[in-house]
Amino acid sequence: MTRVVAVVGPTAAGKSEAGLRIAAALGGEVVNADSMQLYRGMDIGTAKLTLAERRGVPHHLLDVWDVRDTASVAAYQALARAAIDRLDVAVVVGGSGLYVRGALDAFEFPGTDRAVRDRLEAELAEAGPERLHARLAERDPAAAAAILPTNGRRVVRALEVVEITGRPFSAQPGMTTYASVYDTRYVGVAPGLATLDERIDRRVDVMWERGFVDEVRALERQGLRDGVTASRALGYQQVLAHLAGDATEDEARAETKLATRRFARRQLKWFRRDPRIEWYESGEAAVAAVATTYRGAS
RNA sequence: GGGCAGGUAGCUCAGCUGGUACGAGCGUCCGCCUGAAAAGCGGAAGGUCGGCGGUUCGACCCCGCCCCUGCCCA
Repeated sequence: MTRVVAVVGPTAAGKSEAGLRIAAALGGEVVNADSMQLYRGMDIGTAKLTLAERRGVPHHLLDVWDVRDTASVAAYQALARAAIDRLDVAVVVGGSGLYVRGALDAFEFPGTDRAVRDRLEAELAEAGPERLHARLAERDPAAAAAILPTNGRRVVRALEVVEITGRPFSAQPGMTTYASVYDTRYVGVAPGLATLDERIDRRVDVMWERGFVDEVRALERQGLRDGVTASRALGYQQVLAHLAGDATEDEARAETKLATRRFARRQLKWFRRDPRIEWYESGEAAVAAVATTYRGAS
């Protein structure tokens, strides 16, 4: 079985560099678990390591989706498992909590049906979430109880699953069951909030220096605005608004910093609940801990 | 020196010519999350309403003085 080291944590904590060094130390390869780095062309804004920065360590699952594609955890799960299974040591690096779990944990995603989904989404847009929630309450009371009536998106998905599987959405194993399908070690990188906020601000400024606005402009020509997922990515969303004349460039930059801080806190909350994660204040500390342990072990 | 506008939650502001601050957005903190997850949804904590004095049974909203900010005139 593949041995896995998962490097998780909030954005701008230093995961990519840490993952790279861990992979180098263990003779493994990196598998991306960042939902936005899966998009081709979204480089500067996602702080994707350049080829040179990867220093010869192979990286998998970067640049696999077109910006017009809608992201999908289930699709990612299949790709990730295939990539991991081919390796002896996989270093799974990313801050997309659900993606990490999809890749490594015993998650099974019920299918999806474009027609059903489209119909439900049309109904949501037209009638609002309450009506759909009421219907969910009849077909799957447990799911309805767990999903707030105002959360249209989740209500739609629950109804979709009930419709196409004929079984309740709530029959899924709980999110609180933590069991990896691999021999996995979970390493979290999380500097203190003050430090993290500084790193975020700096990262956003560097993005701008590197030509982020031009990157978004180029992607806009490639259909970024039509991408349901990619167009909402941090930074990209704000710059698109600026390019549309809804904000100044400075406002877009400031808003990107703010939104990124917000996101980092949400990531922290997500990962905090996972009892398997060993936390480190910095990427260096995480690298040191992992390298030492494995050197001693082998 | 004079005139005008304004000083209400950490920030930006709303607030029936007076009756317990009804606040909103943002931030902060906390929570949820199984095919959009850098997305989506929810909860909580924050205010001596610039200061002092007065009018009134009662003032954030009325009066006086003072302080601060911005603009205009000198």
